[in-house]
Amino acid sequence: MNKFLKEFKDRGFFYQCTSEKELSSILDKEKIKGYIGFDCTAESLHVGSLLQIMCLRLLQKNGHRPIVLLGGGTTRIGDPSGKDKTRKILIDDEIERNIKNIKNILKNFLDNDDPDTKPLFVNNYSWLKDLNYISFLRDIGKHFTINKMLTFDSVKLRLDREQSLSYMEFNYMILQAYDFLELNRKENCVLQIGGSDQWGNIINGVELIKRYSNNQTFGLTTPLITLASGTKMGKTENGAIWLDEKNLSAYDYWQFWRNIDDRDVIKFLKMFTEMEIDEIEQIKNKDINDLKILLANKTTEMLHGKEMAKKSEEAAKEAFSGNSLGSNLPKVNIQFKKIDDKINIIELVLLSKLEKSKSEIRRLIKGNAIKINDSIISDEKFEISKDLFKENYLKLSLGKKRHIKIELN
RNA sequence: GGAGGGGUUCCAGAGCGGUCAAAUGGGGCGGGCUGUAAACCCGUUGACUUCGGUCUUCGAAAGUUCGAAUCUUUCCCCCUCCA
Repeated sequence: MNKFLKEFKDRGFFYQCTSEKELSSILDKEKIKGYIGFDCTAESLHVGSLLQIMCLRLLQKNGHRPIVLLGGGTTRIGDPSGKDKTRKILIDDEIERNIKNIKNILKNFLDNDDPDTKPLFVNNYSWLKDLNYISFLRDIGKHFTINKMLTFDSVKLRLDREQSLSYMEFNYMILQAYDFLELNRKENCVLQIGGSDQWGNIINGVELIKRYSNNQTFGLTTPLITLASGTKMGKTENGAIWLDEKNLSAYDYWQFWRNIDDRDVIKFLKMFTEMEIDEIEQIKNKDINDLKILLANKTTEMLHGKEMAKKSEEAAKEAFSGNSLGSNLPKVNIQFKKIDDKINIIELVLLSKLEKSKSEIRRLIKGNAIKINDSIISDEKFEISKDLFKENYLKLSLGKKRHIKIELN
């Protein structure tokens, strides 16, 4: 089997493939271009997209060239796959801004220097925006049958669940198929990779290209990653695990990986780090907590760099192992004058931005969840005076996992 | 356009004139146990509070009533069937 494909499988990226044997032999013979499309509904990407990013990196590693398709056009339509409801329609400015951000995030993950493998960024709005309806229907639309389209999960699920599906969204799959055709024509792109929910959209593209120009192309899908606990990767209740510093600090990113379910650790080491498979196999019986730290370090390094990973690890050590102040903890500055002589505990937590509801803070106090310098605060009227700040610092903890350092200046 | 069914707190889903800030389940949060895991147990889950209460919520607006998520009217949205 082809080297790329083998590693793709060994790492657990593989779910489904069209004509695997042919793909394997083509990958052996030549360097190809493969593309992944990214939705631009949000201003950033979260870990839910990380597997796709790892696919792009794997392409690069094997000398192939990734094409990153930013769905500036299709985002204006909205992919019905896996969605219960029609998405809200974004305004153009928002989409443009999202595209810019997402592009930067992806650049951060990919090698942009090697001229043979550096990613090619395209925006499908550039070809979708000027499509002529009549000629599109005649050239492209004739290759699709409604009968078949109705059988695709993205459509079927909606109909079965008695949720409305607009004609606009119904066209999404055709547009995505057309994207592939366009990339095949212009860039000789022969492979599309996507999550398993994209399977229908992808084979539509493969088939369209076959009918339209008789070229053979390939589709490859990755499994939907669920956590062992059964929830979908990427979203937690206190927000998504974003892939940029602005939306999620390196420390919190590190914490996310540190807190992965035991059962997922080895799987994620294979998927989300670039450690050799053999190496992972060798260490897999080591202490589970050490492995989690390893996972957190490797993943954080890739996104935020070695230094930030190290700092996060140290901060975690300090936060969880005891009473040191934790010089690497996330820091919040508070103006000297805000705290005249003393400040109420609730006000302090409010200023820290860790919680924004006073009722919630009161509840936390009642539940013994709030600590100052590691001692529990049980009175909501507690006043913090300046002498609780040691060398201008004070450690504030909410529950077991949220710790910050408050600096007075 | 016609007939019917619906819109309830993060989600699902009860309530159908007062005892409703709204059952129950899920999720979240906090505590306990542990290993910053899982499982389990307990608490909590609109906002503000001088902890007595106060204020804002049941698609939107207006009305009936001492009193409305619950009744009436209009409007908006969704679903099913017919055209």
